[in-house]
Amino acid sequence: MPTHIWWIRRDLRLTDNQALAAALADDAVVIPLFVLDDHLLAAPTVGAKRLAFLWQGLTTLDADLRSRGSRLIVRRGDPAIEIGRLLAETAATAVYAEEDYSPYARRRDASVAAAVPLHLVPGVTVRPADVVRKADGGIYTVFTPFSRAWKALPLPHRSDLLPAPERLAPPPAALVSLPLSDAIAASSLFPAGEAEAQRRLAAFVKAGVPVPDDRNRPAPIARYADDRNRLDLAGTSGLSPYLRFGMISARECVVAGLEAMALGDASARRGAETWLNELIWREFYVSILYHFPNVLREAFRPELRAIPWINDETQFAAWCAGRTGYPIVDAAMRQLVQTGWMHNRARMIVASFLVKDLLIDWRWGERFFMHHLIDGDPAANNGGWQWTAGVGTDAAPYFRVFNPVLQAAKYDPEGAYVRRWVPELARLPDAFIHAPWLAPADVQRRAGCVIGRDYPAPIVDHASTRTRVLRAYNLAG
DNA sequence: TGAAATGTTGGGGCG
DNA sequence: ACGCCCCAACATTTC
Repeated sequence: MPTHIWWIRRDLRLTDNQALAAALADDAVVIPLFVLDDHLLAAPTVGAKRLAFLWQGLTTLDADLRSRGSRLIVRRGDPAIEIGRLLAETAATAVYAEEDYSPYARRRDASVAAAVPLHLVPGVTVRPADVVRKADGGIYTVFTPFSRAWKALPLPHRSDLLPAPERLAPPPAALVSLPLSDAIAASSLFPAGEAEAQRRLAAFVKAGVPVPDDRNRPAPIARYADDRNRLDLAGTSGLSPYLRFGMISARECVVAGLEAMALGDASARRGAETWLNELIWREFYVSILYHFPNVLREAFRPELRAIPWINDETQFAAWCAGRTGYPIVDAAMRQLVQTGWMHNRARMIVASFLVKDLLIDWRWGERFFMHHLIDGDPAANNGGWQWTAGVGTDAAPYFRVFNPVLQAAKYDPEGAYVRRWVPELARLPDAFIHAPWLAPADVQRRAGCVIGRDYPAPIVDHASTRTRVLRAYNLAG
Protein backbone atom coordinates (compact mmCIF):
# COMPACT_ATOMS: atom_id res chain seq x y z
CA MET A 1 0.00 0.00 0.00
CA PRO A 2 1.36 3.43 -0.89
CA THR A 3 1.71 6.23 1.59
CA HIS A 4 0.56 9.74 0.67
CA ILE A 5 0.77 13.04 2.47
CA TRP A 6 -2.38 15.14 2.69
CA TRP A 7 -0.92 18.62 3.06
CA ILE A 8 -3.56 20.74 4.77
CA ARG A 9 -3.44 24.51 4.27
CA ARG A 10 -6.85 26.12 4.16
CA ASP A 11 -9.02 23.02 3.99
CA LEU A 12 -9.44 22.07 7.65
CA ARG A 13 -12.24 19.57 7.07
CA LEU A 14 -12.94 15.95 6.25
CA THR A 15 -16.22 16.47 4.37
CA ASP A 16 -16.11 17.23 0.64
CA ASN A 17 -12.34 17.47 0.60
CA GLN A 18 -10.97 16.72 -2.86
CA ALA A 19 -7.34 16.78 -1.69
CA LEU A 20 -8.05 14.19 0.98
CA ALA A 21 -10.04 12.08 -1.49
CA ALA A 22 -7.20 12.21 -4.00
CA ALA A 23 -4.66 11.26 -1.33
CA LEU A 24 -6.82 8.27 -0.36
CA ALA A 25 -6.71 6.80 -3.88
CA ASP A 26 -5.18 3.31 -4.24
CA ASP A 27 -6.07 2.61 -0.59
CA ALA A 28 -3.10 4.69 0.42
CA VAL A 29 -2.17 5.35 4.01
CA VAL A 30 -2.72 9.08 4.37
CA ILE A 31 -0.61 11.24 6.63
CA PRO A 32 -2.50 14.45 7.44
CA LEU A 33 0.08 17.20 7.72
CA PHE A 34 -0.11 20.84 8.69
CA VAL A 35 3.04 22.95 8.51
CA LEU A 36 3.15 26.03 10.68
CA ASP A 37 4.81 28.25 8.11
CA ASP A 38 7.37 30.54 9.76
CA HIS A 39 6.88 33.06 7.00
CA LEU A 40 3.14 33.32 7.71
CA LEU A 41 3.42 33.16 11.50
CA ALA A 42 5.77 36.14 11.43
CA ALA A 43 3.76 38.19 8.92
CA PRO A 44 2.38 41.45 10.33
CA THR A 45 -0.85 40.78 8.47
CA VAL A 46 -1.62 37.76 10.66
CA GLY A 47 -3.26 38.87 13.88
CA ALA A 48 -3.87 36.99 17.11
CA LYS A 49 -7.55 36.36 16.49
CA ARG A 50 -7.07 34.65 13.14
CA LEU A 51 -4.15 32.66 14.52
CA ALA A 52 -6.21 31.51 17.52
CA PHE A 53 -9.01 30.46 15.18
CA LEU A 54 -6.52 28.46 13.10
CA TRP A 55 -5.08 26.91 16.24
CA GLN A 56 -8.48 25.85 17.51
CA GLY A 57 -9.35 24.59 14.04
CA LEU A 58 -6.27 22.38 14.01
CA THR A 59 -7.11 21.03 17.46
CA THR A 60 -10.64 20.22 16.32
CA LEU A 61 -9.40 18.63 13.10
CA ASP A 62 -7.00 16.49 15.11
CA ALA A 63 -9.90 15.32 17.29
CA ASP A 64 -12.00 14.57 14.19
CA LEU A 65 -9.10 12.57 12.73
CA ARG A 66 -8.57 10.65 15.98
CA SER A 67 -12.22 9.66 16.12
CA ARG A 68 -11.59 7.99 12.75
CA GLY A 69 -8.39 6.26 13.72
CA SER A 70 -5.89 8.80 12.43
CA ARG A 71 -4.25 11.94 13.82
CA LEU A 72 -2.85 15.25 12.65
CA ILE A 73 0.89 15.69 12.22
CA VAL A 74 1.97 19.27 12.91
CA ARG A 75 5.40 20.53 11.97
CA ARG A 76 6.91 23.99 11.95
CA GLY A 77 9.30 25.63 9.51
CA ASP A 78 9.68 26.12 5.80
CA PRO A 79 7.07 23.91 4.07
CA ALA A 80 9.44 22.67 1.34
CA ILE A 81 12.00 21.54 3.92
CA GLU A 82 9.48 20.07 6.35
CA ILE A 83 7.64 18.13 3.66
CA GLY A 84 10.95 16.82 2.33
CA ARG A 85 11.79 15.63 5.83
CA LEU A 86 8.46 13.91 6.30
CA LEU A 87 8.82 12.15 2.96
CA ALA A 88 12.21 10.85 4.06
CA GLU A 89 10.76 9.65 7.38
CA THR A 90 7.78 7.85 5.88
CA ALA A 91 8.61 6.64 2.37
CA ALA A 92 5.55 8.56 1.19
CA THR A 93 5.48 8.79 -2.57
CA ALA A 94 3.28 11.80 -3.20
CA VAL A 95 1.78 14.92 -1.65
CA TYR A 96 -1.81 16.07 -2.23
CA ALA A 97 -3.07 19.53 -1.44
CA GLU A 98 -5.93 21.85 -2.24
CA GLU A 99 -4.73 24.49 -4.67
CA ASP A 100 -4.43 27.93 -3.16
CA TYR A 101 -4.18 30.93 -5.44
CA SER A 102 -2.65 33.82 -3.52
CA PRO A 103 0.72 34.98 -4.84
CA TYR A 104 2.54 33.77 -1.73
CA ALA A 105 0.81 30.38 -1.84
CA ARG A 106 1.72 29.96 -5.49
CA ARG A 107 5.40 30.75 -4.88
CA ARG A 108 5.43 28.41 -1.88
CA ASP A 109 3.78 25.59 -3.81
CA ALA A 110 6.14 26.04 -6.75
CA SER A 111 9.13 25.63 -4.46
CA VAL A 112 7.57 22.54 -2.85
CA ALA A 113 6.73 21.08 -6.26
CA ALA A 114 10.34 21.55 -7.32
CA ALA A 115 11.43 19.22 -4.51
CA VAL A 116 8.62 16.64 -4.16
CA PRO A 117 5.77 15.22 -6.26
CA LEU A 118 2.98 17.67 -5.39
CA HIS A 119 -0.55 17.18 -6.76
CA LEU A 120 -2.80 20.22 -6.47
CA VAL A 121 -6.55 19.68 -6.66
CA PRO A 122 -9.42 22.21 -6.65
CA GLY A 123 -11.48 23.08 -3.60
CA VAL A 124 -10.80 26.57 -2.28
CA THR A 125 -13.29 27.72 -4.91
CA VAL A 126 -15.95 25.86 -6.85
CA ARG A 127 -14.40 27.05 -10.11
CA PRO A 128 -10.61 26.86 -10.27
CA ALA A 129 -9.15 30.36 -10.59
CA ASP A 130 -8.44 30.23 -14.33
CA VAL A 131 -11.56 28.38 -15.50
CA VAL A 132 -14.16 31.11 -15.90
CA ARG A 133 -13.13 32.76 -19.16
CA LYS A 134 -14.70 34.77 -21.93
CA ALA A 135 -15.49 33.00 -25.19
CA ASP A 136 -12.22 34.31 -26.67
CA GLY A 137 -10.22 33.15 -23.64
CA GLY A 138 -10.04 36.62 -22.10
CA ILE A 139 -10.30 37.27 -18.39
CA TYR A 140 -13.41 38.81 -16.91
CA THR A 141 -12.74 42.00 -14.99
CA VAL A 142 -16.37 42.90 -14.39
CA PHE A 143 -18.46 40.96 -11.90
CA THR A 144 -21.78 40.60 -13.70
CA PRO A 145 -20.53 38.89 -16.88
CA PHE A 146 -18.19 36.82 -14.70
CA SER A 147 -21.12 35.61 -12.61
CA ARG A 148 -23.16 34.83 -15.72
CA ALA A 149 -20.35 32.69 -17.10
CA TRP A 150 -19.82 31.11 -13.67
CA LYS A 151 -23.48 30.08 -13.50
CA ALA A 152 -23.47 28.77 -17.07
CA LEU A 153 -20.85 26.13 -16.18
CA PRO A 154 -22.13 22.80 -14.82
CA LEU A 155 -23.57 23.39 -11.35
CA PRO A 156 -22.66 21.10 -8.44
CA HIS A 157 -25.29 18.82 -6.89
CA ARG A 158 -25.50 17.22 -3.50
CA SER A 159 -24.42 13.91 -5.02
CA ASP A 160 -21.12 15.55 -6.03
CA LEU A 161 -20.18 16.25 -2.41
CA LEU A 162 -17.61 13.84 -1.03
CA PRO A 163 -18.57 12.30 2.31
CA ALA A 164 -16.04 12.35 5.12
CA PRO A 165 -14.17 9.04 5.30
CA GLU A 166 -15.49 6.85 8.11
CA ARG A 167 -12.15 5.28 8.99
CA LEU A 168 -8.59 6.34 8.28
CA ALA A 169 -5.41 4.33 8.68
CA PRO A 170 -3.16 5.77 11.38
CA PRO A 171 0.11 7.45 10.44
CA PRO A 172 3.22 5.65 11.75
CA ALA A 173 3.25 5.88 15.54
CA ALA A 174 6.83 7.13 15.58
CA LEU A 175 6.02 10.35 13.67
CA VAL A 176 6.58 13.40 15.79
CA SER A 177 3.89 16.08 15.90
CA LEU A 178 4.24 19.44 17.61
CA PRO A 179 1.81 19.88 20.48
CA LEU A 180 -1.03 22.28 19.78
CA SER A 181 -1.10 24.68 22.66
CA ASP A 182 -4.57 25.12 24.07
CA ALA A 183 -3.42 28.16 25.97
CA ILE A 184 -4.60 30.46 23.22
CA ALA A 185 -7.97 32.00 24.01
CA ALA A 186 -10.46 30.70 21.49
CA SER A 187 -13.20 32.95 20.21
CA SER A 188 -16.61 32.24 21.69
CA LEU A 189 -18.31 34.00 18.79
CA PHE A 190 -16.61 31.80 16.23
CA PRO A 191 -15.88 28.34 17.64
CA ALA A 192 -13.57 26.76 15.08
CA GLY A 193 -14.20 23.46 13.37
CA GLU A 194 -16.13 21.56 10.78
CA ALA A 195 -19.06 20.63 13.02
CA GLU A 196 -19.72 24.27 13.90
CA ALA A 197 -19.54 25.26 10.22
CA GLN A 198 -22.09 22.57 9.33
CA ARG A 199 -24.35 23.72 12.14
CA ARG A 200 -24.21 27.30 10.87
CA LEU A 201 -24.97 26.35 7.30
CA ALA A 202 -27.92 24.22 8.42
CA ALA A 203 -29.27 27.02 10.62
CA PHE A 204 -28.94 29.46 7.73
CA VAL A 205 -30.78 27.45 5.07
CA LYS A 206 -33.36 25.58 7.14
CA ALA A 207 -36.64 26.95 8.43
CA GLY A 208 -37.42 26.69 12.11
CA VAL A 209 -33.75 26.42 13.13
CA PRO A 210 -32.37 27.17 15.66
CA VAL A 211 -35.80 27.55 17.23
CA PRO A 212 -37.27 24.08 16.70
CA ASP A 213 -40.61 25.06 18.25
CA ASP A 214 -41.15 27.70 15.64
CA ARG A 215 -41.65 25.69 12.47
CA ASN A 216 -42.94 28.76 10.71
CA ARG A 217 -39.80 30.76 11.22
CA PRO A 218 -38.45 31.23 7.70
CA ALA A 219 -34.90 30.21 7.00
CA PRO A 220 -32.53 33.17 7.31
CA ILE A 221 -31.50 32.59 3.70
CA ALA A 222 -35.10 33.34 2.65
CA ARG A 223 -34.81 36.78 4.25
CA TYR A 224 -31.22 37.32 3.16
CA ALA A 225 -31.96 39.71 0.30
CA ASP A 226 -33.69 42.07 2.74
CA ASP A 227 -31.81 41.43 5.98
CA ARG A 228 -28.21 41.03 4.91
CA ASN A 229 -27.51 44.75 5.02
CA ARG A 230 -29.07 45.27 8.41
CA LEU A 231 -26.41 45.92 11.02
CA ASP A 232 -28.81 45.36 13.88
CA LEU A 233 -30.00 41.91 12.78
CA ALA A 234 -28.23 38.57 12.44
CA GLY A 235 -29.17 38.39 8.78
CA THR A 236 -25.95 36.90 7.40
CA SER A 237 -24.68 33.33 7.45
CA GLY A 238 -21.66 34.05 9.67
CA LEU A 239 -19.70 31.51 7.64
CA SER A 240 -16.84 33.70 6.41
CA PRO A 241 -14.18 32.50 8.90
CA TYR A 242 -15.12 28.88 8.15
CA LEU A 243 -14.88 29.41 4.41
CA ARG A 244 -11.57 31.19 4.92
CA PHE A 245 -10.03 28.09 6.51
CA GLY A 246 -12.04 25.55 4.57
CA MET A 247 -13.88 24.22 7.61
CA ILE A 248 -16.69 23.92 5.10
CA SER A 249 -16.30 23.60 1.35
CA ALA A 250 -17.40 26.40 -0.94
CA ARG A 251 -19.01 23.71 -3.06
CA GLU A 252 -21.22 22.54 -0.21
CA CYS A 253 -22.34 26.13 0.41
CA VAL A 254 -23.18 26.55 -3.26
CA VAL A 255 -25.15 23.29 -3.27
CA ALA A 256 -27.10 24.46 -0.22
CA GLY A 257 -27.81 27.79 -1.92
CA LEU A 258 -28.96 26.13 -5.13
CA GLU A 259 -31.24 23.79 -3.21
CA ALA A 260 -32.79 26.72 -1.38
CA MET A 261 -33.40 28.39 -4.75
CA ALA A 262 -35.02 25.28 -6.17
CA LEU A 263 -37.24 24.50 -3.22
CA GLY A 264 -38.30 27.84 -1.80
CA ASP A 265 -40.97 30.38 -2.59
CA ALA A 266 -40.24 33.63 -4.43
CA SER A 267 -38.62 35.37 -1.47
CA ALA A 268 -36.52 32.31 -0.65
CA ARG A 269 -35.39 32.18 -4.26
CA ARG A 270 -34.43 35.82 -4.20
CA GLY A 271 -32.55 35.43 -0.91
CA ALA A 272 -30.74 32.31 -2.02
CA GLU A 273 -29.76 33.88 -5.31
CA THR A 274 -28.39 36.92 -3.48
CA TRP A 275 -26.34 34.67 -1.20
CA LEU A 276 -25.10 32.64 -4.15
CA ASN A 277 -23.94 35.86 -5.74
CA GLU A 278 -21.92 36.66 -2.62
CA LEU A 279 -20.18 33.30 -2.95
CA ILE A 280 -19.49 34.13 -6.60
CA TRP A 281 -18.04 37.51 -5.59
CA ARG A 282 -15.59 35.52 -3.50
CA GLU A 283 -14.61 33.44 -6.53
CA PHE A 284 -14.44 36.57 -8.68
CA TYR A 285 -11.86 38.18 -6.41
CA VAL A 286 -9.85 34.95 -6.23
CA SER A 287 -9.76 35.00 -10.02
CA ILE A 288 -8.78 38.69 -10.11
CA LEU A 289 -5.91 38.17 -7.68
CA TYR A 290 -4.77 35.10 -9.61
CA HIS A 291 -4.60 36.94 -12.91
CA PHE A 292 -3.59 40.38 -11.57
CA PRO A 293 -1.37 39.79 -8.54
CA ASN A 294 -0.23 43.41 -8.74
CA VAL A 295 -3.53 44.48 -7.14
CA LEU A 296 -1.98 43.66 -3.77
CA ARG A 297 0.43 46.54 -4.35
CA GLU A 298 -1.50 49.04 -6.45
CA ALA A 299 -4.88 50.07 -7.81
CA PHE A 300 -6.29 47.87 -10.56
CA ARG A 301 -7.09 50.98 -12.57
CA PRO A 302 -3.81 52.67 -13.52
CA GLU A 303 -5.39 56.11 -13.85
CA LEU A 304 -6.27 56.00 -10.14
CA ARG A 305 -2.80 55.25 -8.83
CA ALA A 306 -1.97 58.89 -8.24
CA ILE A 307 -4.64 60.08 -5.83
CA PRO A 308 -3.12 62.72 -3.52
CA TRP A 309 -3.67 60.98 -0.18
CA ILE A 310 -3.38 63.00 3.00
CA ASN A 311 -2.51 60.01 5.21
CA ASP A 312 -2.88 61.82 8.53
CA GLU A 313 -1.52 59.47 11.21
CA THR A 314 -3.65 60.95 13.99
CA GLN A 315 -6.85 60.53 12.03
CA PHE A 316 -5.84 57.01 11.06
CA ALA A 317 -5.32 56.20 14.74
CA ALA A 318 -8.78 57.58 15.54
CA TRP A 319 -10.30 55.38 12.83
CA CYS A 320 -8.48 52.31 14.13
CA ALA A 321 -9.56 52.98 17.70
CA GLY A 322 -13.20 53.69 16.87
CA ARG A 323 -12.97 57.33 17.94
CA THR A 324 -13.88 59.28 14.81
CA GLY A 325 -16.99 60.85 16.31
CA TYR A 326 -19.22 59.12 13.74
CA PRO A 327 -21.09 56.49 15.76
CA ILE A 328 -21.63 53.99 12.95
CA VAL A 329 -17.94 54.06 12.00
CA ASP A 330 -16.80 53.74 15.60
CA ALA A 331 -19.25 50.93 16.38
CA ALA A 332 -18.00 48.93 13.42
CA MET A 333 -14.30 49.46 14.18
CA ARG A 334 -14.81 48.44 17.79
CA GLN A 335 -16.72 45.34 16.68
CA LEU A 336 -13.77 44.43 14.45
CA VAL A 337 -11.07 44.90 17.07
CA GLN A 338 -13.04 43.22 19.83
CA THR A 339 -14.41 40.24 17.90
CA GLY A 340 -12.28 39.78 14.77
CA TRP A 341 -15.32 40.17 12.56
CA MET A 342 -17.30 43.04 11.06
CA HIS A 343 -20.62 43.07 9.27
CA ASN A 344 -20.11 43.46 5.52
CA ARG A 345 -22.24 46.60 5.22
CA ALA A 346 -20.17 48.08 8.05
CA ARG A 347 -16.97 47.16 6.19
CA MET A 348 -18.15 49.29 3.29
CA ILE A 349 -19.11 52.18 5.55
CA VAL A 350 -15.82 52.34 7.46
CA ALA A 351 -13.81 51.81 4.28
CA SER A 352 -15.61 54.63 2.53
CA PHE A 353 -15.00 56.83 5.56
CA LEU A 354 -11.26 56.07 5.65
CA VAL A 355 -10.71 56.51 1.96
CA LYS A 356 -13.19 59.20 1.00
CA ASP A 357 -13.63 61.23 4.17
CA LEU A 358 -10.11 61.02 5.57
CA LEU A 359 -8.32 60.67 2.21
CA ILE A 360 -6.15 57.90 3.63
CA ASP A 361 -4.63 55.36 1.24
CA TRP A 362 -6.96 52.35 0.96
CA ARG A 363 -3.94 50.07 1.50
CA TRP A 364 -3.64 51.30 5.10
CA GLY A 365 -7.17 50.12 5.77
CA GLU A 366 -6.60 46.89 3.86
CA ARG A 367 -3.61 46.08 6.08
CA PHE A 368 -5.51 46.89 9.28
CA PHE A 369 -8.45 44.70 8.25
CA MET A 370 -6.13 41.89 7.27
CA HIS A 371 -4.50 41.96 10.69
CA HIS A 372 -7.74 41.91 12.66
CA LEU A 373 -10.19 39.85 10.61
CA ILE A 374 -10.58 36.17 11.46
CA ASP A 375 -11.84 35.70 7.91
CA GLY A 376 -9.00 37.84 6.52
CA ASP A 377 -8.22 36.61 3.03
CA PRO A 378 -5.99 38.53 0.62
CA ALA A 379 -8.25 38.15 -2.41
CA ALA A 380 -11.58 39.09 -0.83
CA ASN A 381 -10.09 41.78 1.42
CA ASN A 382 -8.20 43.43 -1.41
CA GLY A 383 -11.19 43.20 -3.71
CA GLY A 384 -13.45 44.80 -1.15
CA TRP A 385 -11.07 47.68 -0.48
CA GLN A 386 -10.44 48.41 -4.13
CA TRP A 387 -14.18 48.29 -4.73
CA THR A 388 -14.96 50.82 -2.01
CA ALA A 389 -12.05 53.05 -2.97
CA GLY A 390 -13.41 53.00 -6.51
CA VAL A 391 -10.02 52.03 -7.95
CA GLY A 392 -10.67 48.33 -8.64
CA THR A 393 -12.25 46.12 -11.27
CA ASP A 394 -15.99 46.43 -10.91
CA ALA A 395 -15.25 49.86 -9.54
CA ALA A 396 -17.91 51.89 -7.91
CA PRO A 397 -17.73 55.26 -9.63
CA TYR A 398 -15.44 57.36 -7.47
CA PHE A 399 -18.18 59.84 -6.69
CA ARG A 400 -20.07 57.24 -4.69
CA VAL A 401 -19.29 58.63 -1.28
CA PHE A 402 -21.17 57.04 1.61
CA ASN A 403 -22.78 59.44 4.04
CA PRO A 404 -22.16 57.75 7.40
CA VAL A 405 -25.26 59.27 8.98
CA LEU A 406 -27.62 58.26 6.16
CA GLN A 407 -26.13 54.76 5.94
CA ALA A 408 -26.59 54.38 9.68
CA ALA A 409 -30.19 55.57 9.58
CA LYS A 410 -30.94 53.12 6.78
CA TYR A 411 -29.22 49.99 8.09
CA ASP A 412 -29.35 50.56 11.86
CA PRO A 413 -32.67 52.40 12.11
CA GLU A 414 -33.09 52.28 15.88
CA GLY A 415 -29.39 52.50 16.65
CA ALA A 416 -29.21 49.08 18.30
CA TYR A 417 -25.89 48.28 16.61
CA VAL A 418 -24.36 51.60 17.65
CA ARG A 419 -25.59 51.25 21.22
CA ARG A 420 -24.15 47.76 21.48
CA TRP A 421 -20.63 48.71 20.41
CA VAL A 422 -20.46 52.32 21.58
CA PRO A 423 -22.05 52.04 25.01
CA GLU A 424 -21.31 55.66 25.95
CA LEU A 425 -23.98 56.64 23.41
CA ALA A 426 -26.54 54.14 24.65
CA ARG A 427 -28.80 56.60 26.45
CA LEU A 428 -29.09 59.12 23.64
CA PRO A 429 -32.56 59.32 22.05
CA ASP A 430 -33.00 57.60 18.67
CA ALA A 431 -33.26 60.96 16.94
CA PHE A 432 -29.61 61.77 17.70
CA ILE A 433 -28.00 58.34 17.94
CA HIS A 434 -26.29 58.59 14.56
CA ALA A 435 -25.37 62.29 14.77
CA PRO A 436 -24.94 62.99 18.49
CA TRP A 437 -23.19 66.31 17.92
CA LEU A 438 -26.56 67.68 16.82
CA ALA A 439 -28.17 66.89 20.16
CA PRO A 440 -28.87 70.00 22.27
CA ALA A 441 -26.60 70.40 25.29
CA ASP A 442 -29.29 69.44 27.80
CA VAL A 443 -30.14 66.26 25.85
CA GLN A 444 -26.46 65.31 25.89
CA ARG A 445 -26.23 65.99 29.60
CA ARG A 446 -29.33 63.96 30.43
CA ALA A 447 -28.00 61.05 28.33
CA GLY A 448 -24.73 61.19 30.27
CA CYS A 449 -22.85 61.74 27.03
CA VAL A 450 -21.45 65.19 26.45
CA ILE A 451 -19.81 65.42 23.03
CA GLY A 452 -16.16 66.34 23.35
CA ARG A 453 -16.00 64.90 26.87
CA ASP A 454 -17.66 61.46 26.90
CA TYR A 455 -17.53 60.86 23.14
CA PRO A 456 -15.44 62.60 20.48
CA ALA A 457 -16.74 65.37 18.29
CA PRO A 458 -16.59 64.38 14.58
CA ILE A 459 -12.94 64.51 13.45
CA VAL A 460 -14.04 65.77 10.03
CA ASP A 461 -17.11 67.44 8.57
CA HIS A 462 -18.60 65.03 6.08
CA ALA A 463 -20.11 67.69 3.81
CA SER A 464 -16.75 69.36 3.24
CA THR A 465 -14.70 66.16 3.00
CA ARG A 466 -17.12 64.96 0.35
CA THR A 467 -16.31 67.99 -1.79
CA ARG A 468 -12.61 67.50 -1.07
CA VAL A 469 -12.47 63.86 -2.16
CA LEU A 470 -14.41 64.54 -5.35
CA ARG A 471 -11.79 67.13 -6.26
CA ALA A 472 -8.89 64.80 -5.32
CA TYR A 473 -10.21 61.94 -7.46
CA ASN A 474 -10.97 64.32 -10.29
CA LEU A 475 -7.38 65.54 -10.36
CA ALA A 476 -6.03 61.98 -10.31
CA GLY A 477 -8.46 60.45 -12.78
C1' DT B 1 -24.12 47.63 -3.25
C1' DG B 2 -24.72 56.67 -3.18
C1' DA B 3 -25.87 61.25 -2.21
C1' DA B 4 -26.97 65.84 -3.31
C1' DA B 5 -28.76 69.08 -6.46
C1' DT B 6 -32.07 70.17 -9.59
C1' DG B 7 -36.40 69.52 -12.10
C1' DT B 8 -41.37 68.25 -12.32
C1' DT B 9 -45.92 67.61 -10.76
C1' DG B 10 -50.03 68.21 -8.33
C1' DG B 11 -52.82 69.35 -4.31
C1' DG B 12 -54.30 72.83 -1.27
C1' DG B 13 -54.39 77.48 0.80
C1' DC B 14 -55.38 81.97 -0.26
C1' DG B 15 -56.46 86.48 -2.35
C1' DA C 1 -64.00 80.52 -10.21
C1' DC C 2 -59.43 81.38 -11.06
C1' DG C 3 -54.53 82.20 -10.81
C1' DC C 4 -50.75 82.24 -7.93
C1' DC C 5 -47.69 80.47 -4.57
C1' DC C 6 -45.87 77.00 -1.57
C1' DC C 7 -44.14 72.71 -0.85
C1' DA C 8 -44.17 67.76 -0.44
C1' DA C 9 -43.34 63.85 -3.20
C1' DC C 10 -41.24 61.90 -6.72
C1' DA C 11 -38.09 61.79 -10.85
C1' DT C 12 -33.92 63.07 -13.12
C1' DT C 13 -29.42 64.82 -13.39
C1' DT C 14 -24.98 65.67 -11.64
C1' DC C 15 -20.95 64.92 -8.87
